[in-house]
Amino acid sequence: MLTEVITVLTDRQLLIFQVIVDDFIQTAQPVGSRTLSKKEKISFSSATIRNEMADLEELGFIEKTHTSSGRIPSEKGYRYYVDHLLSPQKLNQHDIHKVQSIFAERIYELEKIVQKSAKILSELTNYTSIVLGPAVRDNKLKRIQIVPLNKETAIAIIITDTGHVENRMFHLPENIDAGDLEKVVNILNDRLAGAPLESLNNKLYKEVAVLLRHHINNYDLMLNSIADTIKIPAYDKLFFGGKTNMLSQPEFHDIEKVKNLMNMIEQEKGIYDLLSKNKSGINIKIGRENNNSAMENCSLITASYSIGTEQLGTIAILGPTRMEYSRVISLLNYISADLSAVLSKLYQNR
Amino acid sequence: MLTEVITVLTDRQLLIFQVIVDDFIQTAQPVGSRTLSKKEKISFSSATIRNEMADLEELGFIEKTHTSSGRIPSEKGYRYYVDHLLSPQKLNQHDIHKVQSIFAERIYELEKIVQKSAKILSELTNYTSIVLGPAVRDNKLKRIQIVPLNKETAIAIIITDTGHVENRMFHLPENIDAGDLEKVVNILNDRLAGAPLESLNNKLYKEVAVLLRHHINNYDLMLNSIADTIKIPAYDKLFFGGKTNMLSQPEFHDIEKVKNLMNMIEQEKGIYDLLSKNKSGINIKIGRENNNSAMENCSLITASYSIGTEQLGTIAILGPTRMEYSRVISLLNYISADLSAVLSKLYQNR
DNA sequence: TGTTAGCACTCTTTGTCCCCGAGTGCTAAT
DNA sequence: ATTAGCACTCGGGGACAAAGAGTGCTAACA
Repeated sequence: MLTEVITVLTDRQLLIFQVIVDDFIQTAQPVGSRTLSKKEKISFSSATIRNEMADLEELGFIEKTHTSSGRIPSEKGYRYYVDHLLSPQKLNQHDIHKVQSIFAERIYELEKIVQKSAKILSELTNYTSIVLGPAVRDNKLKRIQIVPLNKETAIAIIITDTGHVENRMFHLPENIDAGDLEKVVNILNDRLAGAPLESLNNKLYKEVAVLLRHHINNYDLMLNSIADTIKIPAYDKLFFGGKTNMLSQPEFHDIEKVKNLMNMIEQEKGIYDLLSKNKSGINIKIGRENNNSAMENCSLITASYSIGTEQLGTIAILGPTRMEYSRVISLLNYISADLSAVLSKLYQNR
Repeated sequence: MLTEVITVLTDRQLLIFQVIVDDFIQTAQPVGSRTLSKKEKISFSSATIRNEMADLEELGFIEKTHTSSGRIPSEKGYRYYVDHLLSPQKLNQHDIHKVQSIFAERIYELEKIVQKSAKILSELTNYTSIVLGPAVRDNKLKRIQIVPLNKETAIAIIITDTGHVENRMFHLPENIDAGDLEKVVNILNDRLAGAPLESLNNKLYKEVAVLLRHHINNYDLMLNSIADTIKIPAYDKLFFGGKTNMLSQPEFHDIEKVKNLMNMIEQEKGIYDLLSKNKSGINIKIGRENNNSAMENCSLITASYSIGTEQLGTIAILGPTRMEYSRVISLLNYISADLSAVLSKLYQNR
């Protein structure tokens, strides 16, 4: 495919195309031949440009909004731009400074760092940022605690090796006393500590059930309560920054579009689907490539952050298809590397 | 003030005013004399109505959008309508059914119930619902746990008598061993269990500090970490339902207004201010009564929920000033009563 | 004296026409 | 191969008119 495209596009077409995309990304206005001919980089007449543009349109890289309008990049055009024409951009001092500020304070909680990353990222880009929090799925159990609140209810608390805490209330079987409960907790910790959360449910029924039976009555009801508590959250947590930034983009002057997009963002399920199926490194999905009608005029750029080779979560920018791809990619690369570094340091010896 | 108004408005003016408000709430269109004269309840001619409307306008209850338009209620008008003309509306079977569904499953977690209430409320009204979660400020400490994650960090967990769990990571002093940590935890629980969260900080430094000194070295660093962990969250948690519902209201076809409102909602601080300064029972703030520029065209109706006489939190509806006050008030009353009942039952013996 | 029919007036909305500007495609000249 | 030139297209904005909804006021009526 790459060779095919290269044989088809001349250098001049490439140049014109690039200038069109760059200009449109900046101004959000269709770009005409006269505007182009005035650019510094371009030394030929508007008529020549018109000819070239007609060819570029025929190839599907640019479109008109109406018969006699200037051109705008098509989705295929953006795809080509992103794949072949993107020159990595250096971050300026101000950007670097702001990113560093995420890690300035000594913070121990992963969630706080992640939340702050989302905030900074949206402030720097004026787009919406989304961070998929660290997966707890393959965390290992550090400790289970059960704290009775009164005769009927107790609260179960799970702590993982990364310091993630989950808790849930449950109903206590009747006639269970503090001693019984302590026994249960001891058994649970003996048997389950160190095991990945994923395997807990299985182990609980296969290994722990037998032991519990020997020590307490009504163990089955109790067991179910605990199993329910232990269940891993279906989705990892999402963090957002600049949810309303999209409202400032000219392509979202139409309330209907805003409603669609906002609804998807609020429901989180859709966002989760968009984010979770990405490979490591930078991923770019343009417009309909996202397979989501609410994303019609949007692009999503994702990057993963990790500890060593273990992918922890995803950090993403949601913007209009007319997005500053180069800048956003640089930023994501930079932040995800920093994030990975800091987290690795924090959890090297977990 | 009440007497003043009663002497000024005739029965007929009252009737006309009420019909204007009711009609405008339904249609969002200015109401003219011809439209009014056709209403069943109204038996006099459009000319008479025009005269009365001129008086009502002079009194400040209604306004024109331009010289020859129909009338819409003014903020003062809504205030009068809400204070004097509201007839409590009975909920229909469908509404009651949906509200009941909040409590259908046996749920133990307060947060889940509250979250679900917000969701149902927004679905029933098509406005935005906001629930200020139960205040943890005056919860009492049930238990403190400290779980070391590795040599350097540990996680402190606080459980309150209502089952609320807070946790925070902190840095361990060097050379502290498991035995020391256990001693610390025992001292903390001995001294602090049962105390209101508010008083913990004080007690920690006044009573516990002395004890810690006898048992472990480096107690001061440890103490600060714990104090930091114990700190009560500045704001109680907010839950939302139907954040995007406002986008469907005709008064929010203007992107600028949407942006203002959404920004305020996202920042939470503003919302918190709006909600927290309300008395128990139903409160209604109309438009500029909210003292918040983003709320220009919005009204906020709040209700409190409680256990016994102790006010726990606030449940609210944010809608356009042109809101179905009667219906919303009935719903809020109904839900807040149910919520109070269920929570009282759940925490009667905490 | 309170009510109402009637009328002149106002203002918004909608549609039409027209013109301007920006841009295109094509042709012919360079 | 490039470009100047020209006819053509389309969207946007202003001017204008007509329609519709509503008002205020006056004069007549019960």
